[in-house]
Amino acid sequence: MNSSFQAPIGTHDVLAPQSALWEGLVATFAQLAFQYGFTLALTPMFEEIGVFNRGIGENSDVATKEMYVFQDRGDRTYALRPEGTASVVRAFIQHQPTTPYKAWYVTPAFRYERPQAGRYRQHHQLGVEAIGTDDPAIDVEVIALAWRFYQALGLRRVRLLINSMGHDECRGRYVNVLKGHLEEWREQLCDEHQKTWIQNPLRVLDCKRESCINVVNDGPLLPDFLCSECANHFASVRKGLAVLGIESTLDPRLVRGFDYYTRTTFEFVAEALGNAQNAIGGGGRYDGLSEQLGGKPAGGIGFGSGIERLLLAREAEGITQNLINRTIDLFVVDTSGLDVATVVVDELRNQGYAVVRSFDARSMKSQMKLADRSGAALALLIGPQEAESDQITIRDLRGEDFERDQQLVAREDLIFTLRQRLKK
RNA sequence: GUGGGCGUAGCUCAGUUGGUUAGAGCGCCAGGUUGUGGUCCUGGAGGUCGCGGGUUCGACCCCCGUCGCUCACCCCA
Repeated sequence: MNSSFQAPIGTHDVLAPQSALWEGLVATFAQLAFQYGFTLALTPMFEEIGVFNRGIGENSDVATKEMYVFQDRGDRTYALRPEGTASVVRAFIQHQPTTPYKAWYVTPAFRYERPQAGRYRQHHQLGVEAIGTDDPAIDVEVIALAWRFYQALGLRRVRLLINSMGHDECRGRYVNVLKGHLEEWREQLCDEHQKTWIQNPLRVLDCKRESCINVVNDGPLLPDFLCSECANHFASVRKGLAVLGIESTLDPRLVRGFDYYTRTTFEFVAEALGNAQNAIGGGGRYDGLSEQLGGKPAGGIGFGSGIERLLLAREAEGITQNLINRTIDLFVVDTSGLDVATVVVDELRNQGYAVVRSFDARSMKSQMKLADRSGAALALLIGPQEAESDQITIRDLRGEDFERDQQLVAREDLIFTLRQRLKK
């Protein structure tokens, strides 16, 4: 153990029974995404580095210090994907599917940073992207999908924060005024932002230090700088959400970590997660991204959600309900040592049953223990006697009166009997 | 990148002022009826006490380093 390998820093193996939660979560999302008209997009886990840092911004933390960058043997510079959107947009540009192109994905994402609760070097995100339409109705659809997904997971204490960044011009005007304000009060900013406010003034907005918060609080607010078109768009989105009964809270200081966001931006916060890592999902519109990546102009919007954080949030809310059934139906106990068991197991699986057996010719007692622990409803016993007479003993593992509930059936009647007993 | 806490069996942890073969519970394996599970009883396997160095007659225990885990800051999912 001491000299053996272990998973790299900030990564985790997900094994049973935890992994069943993942299966359920992904299956739930896949079904929902399908219902909303999204199709699955599988894109590479690494891309030319420009795909990522052009969109998310050369100055962003993710691009400057958190990206996993490497050279391959052909001297190309690649990066492991730090987020989901850029790859899908790159694929959109490359293949030019008909618009609106609506895709969902589930993928690992990599960020080189010190791990802590709810933050890892490899985490997993699922999300959607809708590219090629500016209609605020699609914004509503994307946000609604996320909302319904959280509900399906059983989450009840989720808050939706929303804001609009406007398009380039609105944002530009705002940033100018904001810069002026920050310059005036720069001495009041926290140490960190006294140095960086010029490069990335928007970052100061979500600084959590009191000094910066005070400065920002008397500062200009983004929504006040929206042009009429952007303001209308934003109003439509909010109205659409309201019509669906989805409550959103305007957070004029909400600016997300990636530079590509325009107009609608939003974040879902799990209130049950008290710590700083309580954002379980977020996203927004990225109307300039396609062009930044060399494509034609195409507006788009998407959201991504962290699987690990969703599971943490569920745990924090005390939700234990399984999203998928992973209990097996039958355990075949074989002490005959003949091929009968192998054939029976195969037949049952072909019939659609989940069937497990033991190996290494263990004793009957030992196999019964395994059968019990397997969670199976019934054990099928095949010993020398059954093999000889072409019969099988069906034993109930869950009934209360387990001493007696045992039934000997002819092999040819097995499936028929199981159908009735398992009702499937 | 910075700071705090922690590293003893698969898991959760004991381990007395440094003293000889390092313990418990759970789990695992086997047996208690040579065809039968949940309880019970008995036995067993399993640890270079994270790693390296130092102090000492002697280190799981003290010191230094290192690696890892964890939590927090920053930022994000």
